[in-house]
Amino acid sequence: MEGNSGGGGGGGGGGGNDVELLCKTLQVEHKLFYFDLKENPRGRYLKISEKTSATRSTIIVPFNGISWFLDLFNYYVNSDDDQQDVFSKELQLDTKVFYFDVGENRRGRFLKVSEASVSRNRSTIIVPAGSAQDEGWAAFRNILAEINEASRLFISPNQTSEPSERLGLSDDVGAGFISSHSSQSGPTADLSVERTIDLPAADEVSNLGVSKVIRADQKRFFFDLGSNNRGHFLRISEVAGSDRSSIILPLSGLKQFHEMVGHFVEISKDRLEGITGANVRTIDSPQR
DNA sequence: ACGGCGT
Repeated sequence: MEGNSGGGGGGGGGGGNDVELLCKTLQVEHKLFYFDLKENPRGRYLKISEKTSATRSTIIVPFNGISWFLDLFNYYVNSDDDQQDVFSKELQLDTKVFYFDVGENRRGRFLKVSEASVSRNRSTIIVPAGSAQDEGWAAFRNILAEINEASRLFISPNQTSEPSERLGLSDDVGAGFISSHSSQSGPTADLSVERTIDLPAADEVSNLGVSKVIRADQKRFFFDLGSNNRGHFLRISEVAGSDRSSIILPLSGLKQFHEMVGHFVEISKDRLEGITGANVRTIDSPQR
């Protein structure tokens, strides 16, 4: 197995064991913003860094504050370009306070986001509004929205306080996969989906705790979300007997993959109806 | 290409 590939993955990073769940970059004018959704034993957080040729500034957003950031950026995106009626905002998260202020100089309008905490010096990022339609803010908002959505896909091994709720998300994924091309109310009639939550030991950093398996004929297919220093992927492993082979699907291709499978489900409907239940076994046979 | 903030 790949074992502890996490050791060499991101090159460490001074933070310690923090795992990168999601990384995005956004360029606005000449600034580069890095969004890193990370996780450590204390929980998840979003690190937003502003990078210019000479300057680097970072704020740390607690995980439960991402949606608030999204709301606030929406507020400034939707505000009128006349800045008279745009207000400063404060957002308290845990022990931190974030200040949102709109300013303007000869370079244009900008949104200043400052993080004030008890222990650290204040840190600030400044987001240009952009040329028109507040496109810089809107792009920033869109990244936040993507992160907010994507973060719901991942089960945090360290945030299992409400496991049933987390598992419900897995149900959404499984049901949607089938139901988008089938009107059957019971998508698991032919293939039963079993959830396995095997919390990996510290050595398998890439496994984020999302794992499912289906069985067809004598084969089992394991679906695992993972990530490495090149991003996020879905690993689909086919296991038959003692043989195992995998494909690694970058999440950027997941939707196309879904559509492609749906296409073949559609054109194979006749055959599927003919063999329903014959070649497909459920993984959890009733014990009788 | 910028550079805003505040010490």
